[in-house]
Amino acid sequence: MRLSQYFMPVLRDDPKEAEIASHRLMLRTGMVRQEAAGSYSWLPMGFRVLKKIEQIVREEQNRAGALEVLMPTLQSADLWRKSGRYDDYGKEMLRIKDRQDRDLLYGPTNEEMITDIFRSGIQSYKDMPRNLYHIQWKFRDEVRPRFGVMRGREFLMKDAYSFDVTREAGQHAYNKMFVSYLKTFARLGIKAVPMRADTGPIGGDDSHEFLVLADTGESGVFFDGALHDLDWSTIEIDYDNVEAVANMVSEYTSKYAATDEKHDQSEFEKRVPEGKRLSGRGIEVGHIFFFGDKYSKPLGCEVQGPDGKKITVQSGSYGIGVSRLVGGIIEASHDKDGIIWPESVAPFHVGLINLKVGDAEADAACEKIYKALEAKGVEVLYDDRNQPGGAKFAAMDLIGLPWQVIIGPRGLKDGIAEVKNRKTGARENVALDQIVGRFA
RNA sequence: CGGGGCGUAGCGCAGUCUGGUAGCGCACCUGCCUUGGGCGCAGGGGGUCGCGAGUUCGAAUCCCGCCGCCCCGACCA
Repeated sequence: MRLSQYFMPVLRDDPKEAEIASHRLMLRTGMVRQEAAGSYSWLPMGFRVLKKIEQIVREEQNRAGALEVLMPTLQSADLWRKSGRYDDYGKEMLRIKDRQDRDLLYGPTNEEMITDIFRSGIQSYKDMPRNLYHIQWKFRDEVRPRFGVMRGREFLMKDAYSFDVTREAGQHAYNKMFVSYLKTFARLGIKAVPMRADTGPIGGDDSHEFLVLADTGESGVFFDGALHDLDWSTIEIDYDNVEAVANMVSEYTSKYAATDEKHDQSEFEKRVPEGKRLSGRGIEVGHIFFFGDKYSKPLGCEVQGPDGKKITVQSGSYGIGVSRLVGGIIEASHDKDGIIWPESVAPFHVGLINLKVGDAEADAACEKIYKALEAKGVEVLYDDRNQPGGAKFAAMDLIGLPWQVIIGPRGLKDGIAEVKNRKTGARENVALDQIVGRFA
């Protein structure tokens, strides 16, 4: 993409309403635009990141055996009346009437609907287990939306729902999602620590939150430094191996880790040696629940078992805040100059800077490399605007692409360009004809 | 929902107390110059001052009502 033809409204000053880094940087880099309290338009740069995160989440859900569906944003109130949550959910649920005066709502979550879909789609225990998920916009009318996309009212969420015959099978479904979350967050370039969580109003038997460590997190967290020492990046697992999956879950859950609501200082001190006691703040980016029959019972979600008798299914639900992750990743990965994108979610892989637009030699060298990178499928953002070098460096650091290729008269004399790593700041001179090979 | 604050050009702000018909920086447009860390010179465009109703000869400014947004707290996938 040529920057001269892109839509990336970069702001030079910090917008006054943005207090925290991710919100400030997302607005400054033109990733999003606020439309109302807690509601954002996603502009090209932000949308690319959102889609990359979504795709990684999707791939890991699929790998763990979940099946993708898509449910509508608007739901009928009837389903919610049946589960008893229509009145319980309160003002956070956006209620709407259609022209026939029927009660609708903009879905804040989908337990009711998916349970109904599942029930009507299967008849026998032989059709289980199943795990269905979708990645869809939700709306929760938050009392106080804030922090940009981190606590918006409209947000993109992956929610999965498992259905099993027995409690043990349901536990395995829960464990599979647990492990898939570890893999997902590792691929996203962040460390999200699983912590035992309150089941809250959603209820249920077992629950874990996954929190990204960041100073601006909304929850205080206390955990065993040994969790940091585990290698998260290379998790290999056979999801059908019940024991292996369970072992991995217990490896991560045996260490002390708790949010401030669940924190027990004396237990913390008893279980974790002093030098390993870590505390800080975290952003919740995932939350998994095992329900048992809490939802399936009132909704009459039953199947016929081998003995001909009805069995109430065991269910769980598993959420990842996709749009929140955009902010969460920035919170965990930025410096004073701007964003530092992990390679897996960066909007572009390489930023190509032409330091002397209009100079025949510089233009030709940049064009050649730009076209070659594009031909190789390398995502490259070419800053071909006629602006002074300083402005280009500042902008490229701000948007935080992992690599910068800097081409100007000084290096061209010797047939070289500079390759800069945004994260480490390391610079390296590379021969022009070697550049493409570095990234392709 | 309690407390506090803000709304004037795309962004950041001054002007409001003390009423006189709107200004600064950046950005933008034209031309020249320049090009290795937000460059320089000259010229130029852009605002129903959040909305409505009042007071007044005259309202960004005073009065009344409303709307929107932000921050702290309570709450929260």
